[in-house]
Amino acid sequence: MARRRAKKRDESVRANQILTAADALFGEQGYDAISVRDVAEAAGVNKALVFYYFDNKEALFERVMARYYAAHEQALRDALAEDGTVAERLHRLMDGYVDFIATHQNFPRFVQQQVASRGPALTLIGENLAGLQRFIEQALGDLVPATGPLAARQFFLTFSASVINHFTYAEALAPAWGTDPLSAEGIAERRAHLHWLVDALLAALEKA
Amino acid sequence: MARRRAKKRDESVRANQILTAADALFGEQGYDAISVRDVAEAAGVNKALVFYYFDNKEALFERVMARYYAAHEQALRDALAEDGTVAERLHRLMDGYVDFIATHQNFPRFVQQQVASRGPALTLIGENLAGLQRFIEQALGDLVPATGPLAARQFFLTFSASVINHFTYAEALAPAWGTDPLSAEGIAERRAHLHWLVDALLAALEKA
DNA sequence: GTTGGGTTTGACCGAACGGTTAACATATGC
DNA sequence: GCATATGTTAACCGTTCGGTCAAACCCAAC
Repeated sequence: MARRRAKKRDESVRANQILTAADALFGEQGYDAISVRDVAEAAGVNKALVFYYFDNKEALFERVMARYYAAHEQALRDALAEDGTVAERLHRLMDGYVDFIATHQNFPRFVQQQVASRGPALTLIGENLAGLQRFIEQALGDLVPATGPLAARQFFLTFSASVINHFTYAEALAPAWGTDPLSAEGIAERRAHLHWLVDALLAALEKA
Repeated sequence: MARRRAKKRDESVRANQILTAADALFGEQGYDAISVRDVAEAAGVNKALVFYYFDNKEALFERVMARYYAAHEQALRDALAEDGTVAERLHRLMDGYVDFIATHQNFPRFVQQQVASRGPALTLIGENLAGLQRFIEQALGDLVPATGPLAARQFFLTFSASVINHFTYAEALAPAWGTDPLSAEGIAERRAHLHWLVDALLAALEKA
């Protein structure tokens, strides 16, 4: 009974209203550009209620991020669950990453915001990236050396950047491209490019 | 004489003190996280003087960005001036881009900040990216189709992301990597990876 | 029908924000 | 040496910020 009440506070309708509003606003304009008043107003809730459910603005933001990390890790784990050839595993990994980001487009925005402005979530992001890197290292196996320009970490950076920036730079690129990079066709084209990229790099690796 | 005085205001020692301080602070913590007071204090100048030399905070930021764009365009133009094989041209372009960003590390931070938070400089950045894309299209020539997953714009995004994110994510990656990505060795390793990347992709393109 | 605990609110707080102003300093031209 | 334009300052302005608080509200349990 006591436990049920304690849980209630976390899962309450209000708390989720606030989290959803905060997610949308922070994602759109950035943490610093959004006030707690903005969040409360968008959530249709009194400002004091935000502080009733969350310790402060920063804790609210961390809770917004936390929702993504659980889903993020699960998505990647699923993508690498079954085995197969290196190419198959990497294709699945890229697909899983694209899918995850495509359905959670605010997530990479948060990451870039934090990284570019040295936000408080930077260490958390670092740990998350390290985990992601381990997936790539695992998938590449002993196909690449431990250090140097062909090290797994270099491929990780190239791959993750190629996925993430498609979404984060989409709005800036849209005018130059004819089509919208975030449309279904735009994402499909990018996905096909990423698959080709993986195959091309694997071919080059095997030749050496 | 009148012109000399008008120019003086732009090139004054004070104005440059303020611009340099604003550059460092905005780059470190982001536009919204820095107050005009912070800038004035770091520049060793009275806050009102900032408004004497610049219309407002946003205009100050735009002037900080403007200093980069001139240098940026020149650096790329130089990198593509001489001709040669496609591989040579792309290597030079990558080197030029890496060099420019390595010596102006705040620049990609500004870009990511603006892009991730839909800042006012977004359209300016879009035009800049479009120009950069044209360089890649020019270098790739008729090696790639006009549309689809192997279109020049896809390669542009992959290349630029692979360069930019090395610098913007360096701080988050440093713990997972043994070395510091921003050290001379770290940058050299990335540069070597990028060269290998270009060669691998060109080899795959020519095979098709 | 009243008590009591979780929930919600409006009113309030000090601090910091971007920006202004009027006075003061300094150099320049005559 | 005086007038004039430029450079610099401290003090101040209204507004918004993150955060607090006591009172009101709601509703289930007795």
